[in-house]
Amino acid sequence: MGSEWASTKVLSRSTNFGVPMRLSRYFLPVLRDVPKEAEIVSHRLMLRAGMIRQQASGLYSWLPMGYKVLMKVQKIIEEEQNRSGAIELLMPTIQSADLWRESGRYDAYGKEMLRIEDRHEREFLYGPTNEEMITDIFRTYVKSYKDLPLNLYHIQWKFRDEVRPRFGTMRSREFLMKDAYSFDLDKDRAVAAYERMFVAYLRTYARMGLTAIPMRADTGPIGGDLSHEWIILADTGESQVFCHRDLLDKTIPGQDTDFRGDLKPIFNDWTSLYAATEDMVDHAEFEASVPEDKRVSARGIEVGHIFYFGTKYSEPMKASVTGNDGKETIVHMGSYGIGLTRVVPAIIEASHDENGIIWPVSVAPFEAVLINLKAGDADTDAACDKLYAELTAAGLDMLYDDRDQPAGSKFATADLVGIPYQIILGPRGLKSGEVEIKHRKTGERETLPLANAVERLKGLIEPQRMNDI
RNA sequence: CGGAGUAUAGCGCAGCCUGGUAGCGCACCUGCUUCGGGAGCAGGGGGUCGAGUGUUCGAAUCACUCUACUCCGACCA
Repeated sequence: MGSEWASTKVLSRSTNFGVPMRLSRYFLPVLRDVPKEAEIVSHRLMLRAGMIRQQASGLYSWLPMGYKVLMKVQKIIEEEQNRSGAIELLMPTIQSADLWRESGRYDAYGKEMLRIEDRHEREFLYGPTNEEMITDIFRTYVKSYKDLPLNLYHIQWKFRDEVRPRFGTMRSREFLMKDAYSFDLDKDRAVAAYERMFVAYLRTYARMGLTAIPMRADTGPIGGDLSHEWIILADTGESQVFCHRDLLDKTIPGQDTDFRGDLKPIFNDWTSLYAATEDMVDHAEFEASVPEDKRVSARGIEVGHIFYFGTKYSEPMKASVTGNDGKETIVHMGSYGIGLTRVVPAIIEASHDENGIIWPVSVAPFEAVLINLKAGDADTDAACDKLYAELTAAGLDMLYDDRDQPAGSKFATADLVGIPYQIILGPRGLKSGEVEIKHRKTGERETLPLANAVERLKGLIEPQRMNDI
């Protein structure tokens, strides 16, 4: 039973299980014209590359190409959350209003919360976040300090009725978020939990090909006194950020990091360099602590936010455990969010050119596309079919452009949707026994013997999967 | 929530001022020719012109009401 579920999950999340991904039979509605509503580059490219379709203001369908990227992002997040010791579960999208009355947020939250009634006129809401519900689960089952620390997370759709949704899925009303919640006996241990998540975040964004910088942040309505926003630099960012240049190329903690050990040195190392958003920046401090040639002032996009908020929810909701002294203690909590549906456009903002998206291999919808330059020609078809089978057998996540289209159209599609490598085979190359590999990122092309193509492509792609950084 | 706009085929647009057979490009279908950077020719299909009410012999076009969507600002993963 367990293995059955596990394999289902894998099937739906990444590989194609040998099923040929022929573009002629796939669902990839690319657009040549830019829909007029799309203002920023990631939104335009996501629409043009057939990744999303808007269904109403702030509500999007994820089409196959987009969904595949979203699931690859999800898989990386899950792997790094799990590595850090967090445990995945799944809570519903709809929550009872009563739960939110306990914390006092039912009245406090305002119109951003979508409130709904069922047929019995009971009050519900579409969850904008899950502190209340996870606290309810925790208090029901966890009674002893021996069960701490505990960090539970889920990846679920949220809804916040934003006044003004915009920028495609960057600021949508319905969005997919990973939210983790830590429970600890006291503040020191809660801070250690915060540091574990901090390191997990460093690794998570790096694996997605993003340089995300943790910046001290305002705790806002969630409350608490320790908080970082994770910001990637992009010209289209919504806020101005200020940081030390060395943060941009610091070494990421490796996979051998001991999450059961003391991570404070790593945390201190990263937070000792100045980094703050415009809401929090102290210009005098920025200039005093960062040498002039190391000062970065740029636009940034928030792709995550972590908080320590103490007993803000555990207190009113009575989430406590019995300590080894026999006394009941209110637990200290933190929450840790990553907006998956925002990360995807953020990656595009950070990585594109005038021809389209440039996906990092680790989140690319396909790692490479085989372009058959003369679909319908018997010899070329046979050679491409064979090569495609070999590439797939080598474990590469391949798309096969077998459409009967002019070459230029295929190149344009491949560039637009941003597949990292194009492997190009036509009658001309076939005659001389050669194929061409185009690197999407650099534009570089290399011609090599057909027989070497699989090994070469594997050699290019495998190190970039970032599975083992 | 304040301000400004837009709504005509899947997408991008013209037509509206001055009321009279609903058009163009891309996409789609058929055929032929092409095939290394978004092909060419020929033929074809697709529309309650956002909704409602009014004015008129006649409304995509004029008037009023409504709805949806977008942009700028304040707010947010």
